[in-house]
Amino acid sequence: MLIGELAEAAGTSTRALRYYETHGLLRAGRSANGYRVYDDAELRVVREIRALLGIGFGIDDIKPFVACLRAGHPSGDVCPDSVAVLRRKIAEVDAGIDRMVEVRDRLRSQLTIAIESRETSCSSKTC
Amino acid sequence: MLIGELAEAAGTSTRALRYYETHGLLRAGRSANGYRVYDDAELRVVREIRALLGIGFGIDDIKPFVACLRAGHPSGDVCPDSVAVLRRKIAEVDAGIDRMVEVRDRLRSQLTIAIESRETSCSSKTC
DNA sequence: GCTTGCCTTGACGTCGGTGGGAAGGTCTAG
DNA sequence: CTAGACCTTCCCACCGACGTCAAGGCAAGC
Repeated sequence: MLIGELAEAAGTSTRALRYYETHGLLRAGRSANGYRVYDDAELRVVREIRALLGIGFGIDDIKPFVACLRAGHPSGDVCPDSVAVLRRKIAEVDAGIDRMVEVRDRLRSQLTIAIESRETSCSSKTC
Repeated sequence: MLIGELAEAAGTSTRALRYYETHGLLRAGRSANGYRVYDDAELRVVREIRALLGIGFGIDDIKPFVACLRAGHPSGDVCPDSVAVLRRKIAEVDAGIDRMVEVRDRLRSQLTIAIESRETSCSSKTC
């Protein structure tokens, strides 16, 4: 499988695949003319990478999952390192949610105050 | 007031103040030697900018609030444009929260599955 | 041989809010 | 006179996951 074929099969770009390779996520052999040649199993790897990226994982977070797949496990989630990353990510997302809720509440109260002061101060003024 | 004084009073850097100016948020006169000279009212403006930046607003989002302050309102929130931005931001944050909650729940179920399959498949294997 | 379409590496642009530093002018105190 | 503490403009670096050329090699059909 060449890089263009893998890219299309995985629904991404050749640029992204080369990027993953330079960051140690993808592996490719080389044909006589220097083209990258991919094993069929790499399609799974690319799908795992993109799924995790889509959730908000960074490249380094994804490495344990890829390693887990390469170790022969049907899912990248089951290895201890992957589980550790999952736990950490859940905590991060929880913290992010807390921050955003706090911001939202602050914005809401600010909006309420703004509307109230408009009603009281603008009823007879140009506002 | 010179830029260093304003920076210290507002708890930020001169670098940031120049950045705000190039993006149309801050106004400064110039003294004979070319130094920026700030009106006392600019301190309020800088505080408004930094408060909104801290909440996650972008430079463009902040412009209506600054304009509102300059129009003489005691708060930057009360003008129609500011209120519109507030509403939009609240919606954005709400959407962000929804996405993160979804991600968190997906991660949680993935974690549960991973732990379960480890328990069943690793009890007698090297895992 | 020529075109078309793959592939290669390499390097720069993106977005936003700065940090850092260069190279230089200015003001004040000792 | 000089030191140092301001100020000025300008430009590079950063983070992350790529997009987008550029310049060129290789394969296949006509």
